[in-house]
Amino acid sequence: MTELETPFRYDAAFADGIERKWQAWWQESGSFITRNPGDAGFDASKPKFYVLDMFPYPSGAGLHVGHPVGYIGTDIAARAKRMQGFNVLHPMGWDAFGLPAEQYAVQTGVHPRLTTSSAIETFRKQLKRFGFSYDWSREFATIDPEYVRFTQWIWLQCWNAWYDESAQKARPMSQLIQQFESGARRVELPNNISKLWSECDASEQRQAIDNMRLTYLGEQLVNWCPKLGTVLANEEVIDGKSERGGFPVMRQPLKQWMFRITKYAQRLLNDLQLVDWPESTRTQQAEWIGRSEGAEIYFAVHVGNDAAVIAPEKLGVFTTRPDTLFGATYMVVAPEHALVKFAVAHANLAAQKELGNYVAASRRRSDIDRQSQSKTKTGVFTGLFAVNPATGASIPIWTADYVLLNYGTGAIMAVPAHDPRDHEFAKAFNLPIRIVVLPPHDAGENKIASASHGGASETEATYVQDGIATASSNAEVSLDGLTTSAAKEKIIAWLDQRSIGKKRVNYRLRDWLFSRQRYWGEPFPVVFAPDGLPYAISESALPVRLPELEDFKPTESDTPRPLLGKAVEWINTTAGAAGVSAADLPPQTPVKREANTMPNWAGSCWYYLRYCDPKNTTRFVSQEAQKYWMGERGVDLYVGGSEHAVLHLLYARFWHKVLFDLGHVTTPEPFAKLFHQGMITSFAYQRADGSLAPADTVQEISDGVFTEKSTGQSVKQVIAKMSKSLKNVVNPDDVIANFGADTFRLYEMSMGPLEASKPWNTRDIAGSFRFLQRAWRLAVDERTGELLLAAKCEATLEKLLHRASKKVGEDIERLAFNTAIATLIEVVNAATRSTTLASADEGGLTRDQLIRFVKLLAPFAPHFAEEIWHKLGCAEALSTASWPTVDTTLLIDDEIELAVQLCGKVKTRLLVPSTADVNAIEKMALADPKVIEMLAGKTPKKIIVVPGRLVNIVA
RNA sequence: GCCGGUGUGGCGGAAUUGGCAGACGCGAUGGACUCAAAAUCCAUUGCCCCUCGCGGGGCGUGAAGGUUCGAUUCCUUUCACCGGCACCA
Repeated sequence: MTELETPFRYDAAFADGIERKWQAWWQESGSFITRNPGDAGFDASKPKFYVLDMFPYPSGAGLHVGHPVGYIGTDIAARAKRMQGFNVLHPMGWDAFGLPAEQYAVQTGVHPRLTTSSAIETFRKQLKRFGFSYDWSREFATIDPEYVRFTQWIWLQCWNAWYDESAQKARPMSQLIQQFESGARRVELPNNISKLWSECDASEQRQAIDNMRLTYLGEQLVNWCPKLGTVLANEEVIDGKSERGGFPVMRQPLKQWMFRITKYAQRLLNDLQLVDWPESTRTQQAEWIGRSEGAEIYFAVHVGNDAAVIAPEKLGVFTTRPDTLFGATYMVVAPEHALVKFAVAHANLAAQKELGNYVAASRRRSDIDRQSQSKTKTGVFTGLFAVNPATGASIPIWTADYVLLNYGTGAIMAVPAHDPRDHEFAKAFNLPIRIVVLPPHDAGENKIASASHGGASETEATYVQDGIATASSNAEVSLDGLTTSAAKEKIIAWLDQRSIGKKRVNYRLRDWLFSRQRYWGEPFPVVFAPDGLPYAISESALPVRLPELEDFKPTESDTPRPLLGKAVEWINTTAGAAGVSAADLPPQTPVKREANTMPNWAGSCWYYLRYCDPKNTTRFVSQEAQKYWMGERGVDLYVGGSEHAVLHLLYARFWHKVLFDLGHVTTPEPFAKLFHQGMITSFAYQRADGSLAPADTVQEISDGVFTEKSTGQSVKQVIAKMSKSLKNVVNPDDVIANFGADTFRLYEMSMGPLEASKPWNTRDIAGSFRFLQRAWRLAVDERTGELLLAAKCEATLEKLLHRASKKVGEDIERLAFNTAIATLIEVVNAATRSTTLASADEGGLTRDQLIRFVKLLAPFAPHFAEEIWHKLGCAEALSTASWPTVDTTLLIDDEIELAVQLCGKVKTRLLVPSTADVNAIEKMALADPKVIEMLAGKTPKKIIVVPGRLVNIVA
């Protein structure tokens, strides 16, 4: 038939027509506008379902085919839940602060605001073309002044809060001041000075409070990237290079805003048990937090052989193996450790020079150098000695950069016999090695005796596992013969009793560095008075807006300088103009604004809360809206990439917990269920030498055999990331133009499991397109556009449709969209076959069946479904229709086919009534002629009947 | 190095709790329709062997073992690939 004869054929142009029609209709009729409690039309009787995508950072390049994978998944869940009677919150917005727009501004001078808003336009337009059922009325961007206002407000909440160790939660600062004023808590000042509040002067009181805030100014060795002109978080530095751009990163001391996230380490770890998250993500977070149990031990320090010159403070170390204390033959401190300064002060000129050089070199060294030399240990003897409290021996103290300042105490006791790094260092510098743990099977009497004599012998390999302590006794305590865990306990008790050590839990998690020297981020709501102290800007003066800049070039320098330093007039203001409360500073006080800005993470830490109540101008979210949408456990389904397993998800959990402690949110965790969609990869073609050939230079000469066009050399099809150079990047706009959005949605969802990474194969899209075309022809006459409905209900089809209802519902619940779609295809194929096999007006789906089919299809191909739904005479939106119910009686067959196995191999099949019990099935199986033939007179030893599945006869 | 994951036809994948391996799609082959082609519909399609054919047999889920009446699924060893962490004491 020609096109003229089939004007209602479901082709790309037709799909485009209906898709745009229904998208416009949904928008006009507000189909997906979600009502909050208290709104007119809100139905309080329905349960809530909050399904959220990780919002995108809109880049100038627009969407790529990987973006929609998660969005289609959440849209299917949202649409199904709506039909299943839930109030569904399904929002979308923009993570709009960030480095790319700023870098573009550096190159072109175009203000990041313009770049960002045009990228948002593009993204919004592209996303709308997919027909996602977002409530667009809740859309916002993190750069919106109203949003920035509350991001700053949350920061002020942290400023005005402290962590109460005894209650294990954050509390408002006013409560700390109360404790101080009442004398219930003393003020702890440096050098172990403790005073009553009333004994402190104003500056001491101020210091006492500042030291307790959840956000504080800390002088940190920061990761300064001279090229980007900014400081980066540890998490943003990979192999000594910036995560973005791959520029070298150096370590510099700098005063930066920090969050006391370490106070939450244990809770962030514990509460991973509350959430339904992928195991790998929970493991990654747990490892990032890195809890380890051990002891802190203090060593007295003296200079050289002169025991008269004693260091003022003991040297504290953290160890997970206090049981090896007797084997500690030397100490190592980080080059930045305070003790090194003490050593320099007491060293002779030559030693001073050597130490100074080493410290300077390791400070200059970027992490990348440390990486490349990770196998070779370097270090310098400090001239100091420590007294091993267990053995009484004086052991040398070295400094080396394999000890990190910001883990534990920045110092270690080295046990070269039982730690590979210490061992390597000891070998390099010829330091003594003393064995104090034996493997359990070697720990016979003789071995212990000999080891305790020759305990200082050198070993080639280190024994790091648990074992039996040996050569570990002094006049007061003996660990000999104890297992590692018992030895740990005993030595800690001994140390504790003598006040030279105690049990300690340590975390790898560091406090969160929150300052960036960028322009395109949220300004901090804080100013500095002439005395250098920070003062918060009052809530009523928020948001603090960014000043306009014309030149966005970062100041490339070896010393950190914030970009906003260029806005001289903005920086220099008065307390009153900046909005500092007159109670804190007189309004005329000249102040400097904080020139650093917040990192990109700030906006993504709480956007899921803002969606609950995005237009609120008085609060970041109303208590009522937050309570309703977050419910008992938070967002019901959160879908996004696994690249956010640690950073975003840990930071957001931290902010949420602070807000929880302060009573602003009611769930301990933000995201109940998390799901990571897989990456969309592409095919690439590998030559014999391992290099990759661009996709457009390769042809398929026969099934699975590919050659390079120019050379004829055969190449192997492999899976690779999409990249411009391999010519295998797919633009979603092109795919939609050729097949329509419904086909795109179906294709991406049928490629495989949502969580798996899967290669895009344009050739396969035809399958999804043909499915919709076949479904269309099944329901609609291509010539007239009239519905084609069967008069009679065919029993087998009806049964199949019921099973499909059950299966599709279950599959959507577990996000197994690929198998749900396969089930829908089976229905259409069976119905199509029934029409071609039957005579003209028989076969196919009845009106009632078509209604149910369209409902099942609606979450996947919503425009297609809506079109047929309205052809069926339904005036309301399909999204308001109820999900088909499953008639369980139709799920049961009268007769079931069982496989009959002989010794586990399928030999034949057997039809049995579904009501037959195990005995009856056994009898029927044995009476089967085929079985009699196979048994050939032998008596079966054993017969296993699995009802509904199979019979296994063991002869 | 440590932690986590994956491995099934020519390709993407299915098998949800130890129970008929290969659902569904792509590709391929044959047929119907057509002057022809496209589209569509029908059929076949894991590999190997025997058979003119009907039909029958064997092998098969990265590899090697094990547990079990029965293993893609559980256990041990091992290989390959992917992701994360990486001098954290």
